Amino acid sequence: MGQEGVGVDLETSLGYLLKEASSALRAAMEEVLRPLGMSVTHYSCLELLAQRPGLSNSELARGAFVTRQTMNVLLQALERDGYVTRPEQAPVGKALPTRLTPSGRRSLEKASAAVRSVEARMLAGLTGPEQAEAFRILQSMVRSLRGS
Amino acid sequence: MGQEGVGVDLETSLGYLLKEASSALRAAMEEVLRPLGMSVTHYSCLELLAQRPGLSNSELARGAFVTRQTMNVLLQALERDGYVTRPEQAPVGKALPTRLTPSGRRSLEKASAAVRSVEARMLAGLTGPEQAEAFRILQSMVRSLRGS
DNA sequence: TGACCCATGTCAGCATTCTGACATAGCGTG
DNA sequence: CACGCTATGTCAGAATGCTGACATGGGTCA
Repeated sequence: MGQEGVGVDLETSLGYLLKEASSALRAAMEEVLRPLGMSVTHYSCLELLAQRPGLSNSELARGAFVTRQTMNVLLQALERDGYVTRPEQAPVGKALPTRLTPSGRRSLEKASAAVRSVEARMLAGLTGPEQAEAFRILQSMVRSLRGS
Repeated sequence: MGQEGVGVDLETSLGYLLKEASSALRAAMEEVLRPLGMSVTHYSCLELLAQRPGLSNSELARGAFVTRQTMNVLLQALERDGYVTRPEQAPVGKALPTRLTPSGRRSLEKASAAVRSVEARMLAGLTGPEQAEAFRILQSMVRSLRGS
């Protein structure tokens, strides 16, 4: 199982570990959201709208890290099911500001609590300063990756 | 844009930031792998095989964070294209140990260099101790999420 | 004003990944 | 030995997300 000195070395690669952590988080979220009949992307969209009402389809897509085509499909389903509303006509440009309906807000509440408990579990073994350090480091990684 | 005190608060959520970082890393990897005609999963599989020759389909799936069905589809394509080989019959049980062909090893070399450069860029703004701390923290997160 | 560029919403088709299901091999336990 | 339990490989179908393409709205600049 030795290292021939030329590979990326998965055992010590921060990139691999980052993917592993993200994958574990996603799996844990799916596990608690499934009983609520909600997917991660589904939840992400509602959470974004709760915190930033009036976001457009494209803005939601960027916030949930999917393409605007993918988010559009999701939004049409959410609109059909009565969780969100969009005006018929754009108040300015083509962007349609989206808002949660009371039903959507209600549906989000349970999901949000479930996701918060997952995040709490993830951070259980870490001190406050460690969490702050992690935040700073992850932000640096994002900035470096986007920069170029 | 205020916080009503009940949400997850995307601006300060480590979970959200983790997804953001992972998404940025994946995008950066796709960008450098695309010119080589290789996807991230594709690369992950070859890299795993380079470092741990003889891994089975299921083991590769776990290492690349996909289902064994997904990995099976990929392996069949890689085998058809001559990048990997699997014995006709399992030496023990049903597990088929997979190995890189010279062609697969050659194909991996460029990709591995490209991915290493992406990882280096990601870590550019971080000191050695910071990277070590990040490693420790991410491992703790994975352990906590898997534990329950 | 008109040409150009960029962002947006949306449709269609394709790729990737997942869930469900089945058969089989090894392993432990009664 | 016979029975369960688990892990594995594999096929089929469904869900999910992406790329490509097009039309439209708004801003910039000559």
